[in-house]
Amino acid sequence: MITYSPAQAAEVSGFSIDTLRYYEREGILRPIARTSGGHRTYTEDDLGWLDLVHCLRDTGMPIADLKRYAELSLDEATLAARVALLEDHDRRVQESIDTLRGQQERLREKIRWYRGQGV
Amino acid sequence: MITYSPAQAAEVSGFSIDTLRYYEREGILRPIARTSGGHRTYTEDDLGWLDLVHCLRDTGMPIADLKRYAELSLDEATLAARVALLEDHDRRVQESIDTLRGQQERLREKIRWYRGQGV
DNA sequence: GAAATCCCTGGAGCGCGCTCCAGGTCAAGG
DNA sequence: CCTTGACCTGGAGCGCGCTCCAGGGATTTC
Repeated sequence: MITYSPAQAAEVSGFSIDTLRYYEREGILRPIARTSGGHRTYTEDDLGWLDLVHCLRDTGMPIADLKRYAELSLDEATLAARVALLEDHDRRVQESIDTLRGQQERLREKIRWYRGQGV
Repeated sequence: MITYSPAQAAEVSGFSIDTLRYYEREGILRPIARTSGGHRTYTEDDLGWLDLVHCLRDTGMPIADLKRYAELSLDEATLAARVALLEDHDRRVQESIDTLRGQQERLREKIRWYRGQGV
């Protein structure tokens, strides 16, 4: 089975080693397997999960929600709850996109106004 | 001339009174006029500026950049620099919208995947 | 003119999400 | 082996953007 050292996991996931440890402490990652000497070895599954975590963080999901989602993922019987959580999040993402686009339009109006002033 | 008390300015602008004071301290607002007793009286111009500040904050402009933009605005000869700043910001806003949309698509794929699992 | 609000200042505190550090242990190359 | 570099833990620190507080003065309302 392919595994990854902390440095490799950081490289692949795009999170720093410190952040990976932080996420594990926070319960966002389930406990990572260790070598006999205590060094972490990340599996491909771990990296897959980290990929989703990256998606959720990039879209502004707070750490606390991510933790809740991670906890739900430990229990097979929570599929519906997980989907609900993701759909709520999707709605919030849509709202921020909408806000961003609306405000961007205002920003561009301002720029056009400057242009009209002979800039 | 119409003026606004701190509470009214907060109400209209959507910023808290504390935030208004903070922005003034930081130089994001030019010094607000005062009554003889030292109470602030916001003008319509102040509120117009706050409206732009809100737009820029909503689109993620950091306080430091906002401050720089405010400083430029004190000098009439900086129109070009101000436009450049806004256009840089517009590009960053566009990037975040793009990232958000891309990640939202991944999120929705994940939701569809759950749906395929019979949720 | 007294009571009830509102506002003032300077500075401390906070919530979030990491990030860094000291003081050590482990692992891989020569 | 021995060196070198990666990794470990627990906990402190940080940058951002506010937010709150004490102790006091100003304003409005009746």
